[in-house]
Amino acid sequence: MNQVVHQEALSDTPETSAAARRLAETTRTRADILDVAAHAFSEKGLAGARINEIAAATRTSKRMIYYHFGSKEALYLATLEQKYRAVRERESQLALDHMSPEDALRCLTSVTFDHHIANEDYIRMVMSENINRAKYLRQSKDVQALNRPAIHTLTNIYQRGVASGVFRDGLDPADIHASISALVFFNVSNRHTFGVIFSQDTQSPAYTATRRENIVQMVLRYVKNNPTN
Amino acid sequence: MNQVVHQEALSDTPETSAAARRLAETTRTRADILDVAAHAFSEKGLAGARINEIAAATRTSKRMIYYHFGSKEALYLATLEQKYRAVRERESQLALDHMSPEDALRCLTSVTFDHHIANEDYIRMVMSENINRAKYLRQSKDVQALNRPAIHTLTNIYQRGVASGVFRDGLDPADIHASISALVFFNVSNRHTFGVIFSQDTQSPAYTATRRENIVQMVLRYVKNNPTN
DNA sequence: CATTTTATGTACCATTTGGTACATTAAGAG
DNA sequence: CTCTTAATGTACCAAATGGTACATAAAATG
Repeated sequence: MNQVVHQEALSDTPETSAAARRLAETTRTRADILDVAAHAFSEKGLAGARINEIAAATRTSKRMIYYHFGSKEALYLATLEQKYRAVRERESQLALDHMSPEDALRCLTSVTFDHHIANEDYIRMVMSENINRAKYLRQSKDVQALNRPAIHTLTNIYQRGVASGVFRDGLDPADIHASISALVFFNVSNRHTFGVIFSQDTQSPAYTATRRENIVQMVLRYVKNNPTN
Repeated sequence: MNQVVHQEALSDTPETSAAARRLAETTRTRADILDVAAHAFSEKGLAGARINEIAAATRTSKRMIYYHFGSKEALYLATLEQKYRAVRERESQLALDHMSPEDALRCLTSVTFDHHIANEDYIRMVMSENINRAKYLRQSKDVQALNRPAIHTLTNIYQRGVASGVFRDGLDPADIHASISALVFFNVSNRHTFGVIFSQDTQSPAYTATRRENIVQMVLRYVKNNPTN
């Protein structure tokens, strides 16, 4: 009795109260399911992934997946949103304001390139979602807001460059963004078919380094007023 | 009797003999299945497409799909090869030798851009195959040979351009090809997610025209010695 | 004509799949 | 301490799915 009371008193701090511990546990369970599911959906797509397999890879059960998420599609949507959020959050931690416009653009492109390589799961989910014609992404409410900073950052760099005369005027930052995205996304998304078709190891450090540099060059030459070789 | 003999005599020409007609019919059946399957796989991927649905959309039966192709995966592979073949064949019909290197590159990029837009099925199958990590494309024997002309054409244009001084030296045609592919492929493959994220109609004529011109510009400025605005 | 091969319809099957009914435990609320 | 609510285990299910066994018609072959 005494002991029990003592334990209760000890654990009754805000962080470790029974309620808090329970909530934390539930959150952990949901996060666990989301992680496993994200990987499964990224690996095989919505149709290819199996709820049974996802459940087996979780530390909880299929029953709990349906308890927490309701359906396979809802689970898929949840993973999709989570991936977008995670990727965009990490992206917005770049400090480019102190750089010259040219260096900033070079850095942004290069980092975005590496960032895509490091997030294959995300890329595969975007591919999968395009095969779905964005059916599920469309249901997400805050995905537009999540992506606004990306355009904003680029607009900032571009306008500074135009003002200082290194960048040519009249370009659309959204279009530059589209081109950068295309170049770096494709480099990861299509590396398998590309590798087979051209018998190249599209994941070797050598290929990657060359490709990165060429993409940076391409972007810079597109934007700069007087590109010199 | 007489009539029967007469008919046989009439139809016994090389083109319309019973055997030829039968072969033609079989070929037509296989082609029908391939077309329906290609569309289904392009629409939903290997895992998402349903053999029963494919069969229902055919003028023959599920039984015949297995008779002719053996399995769902084999059917998928057959459609994959067919799409690659069809697309590459149409691509190699471009006559660019009589153009100046700059015009040829402009034309090649622009036509490739339009060609991708016109072949969404193909694009979707390539995406699907990249989600499969090229598991099936890898099994195709002549897919490399099919794609060699693409690089060859570009190499030709590039070397002529370097020789005449309009293109800068030291670039890798394979890399230029990768960039062109990335820009035009992404424009179709990711238009759904891109459209949702940036609230744009990525299929409108206006957007398409702008995007085409910007991509052409980007490629030309990357390759040319002295790009002027 | 006899026989073998190609082509096809019908009906069926084992397995897998997403999803649930039911019971139960544990914890918070009053 | 009772009652409600959140969480979870077990066992199960109807439907769908890829695939096949069997019979057979039609045509090619000899």
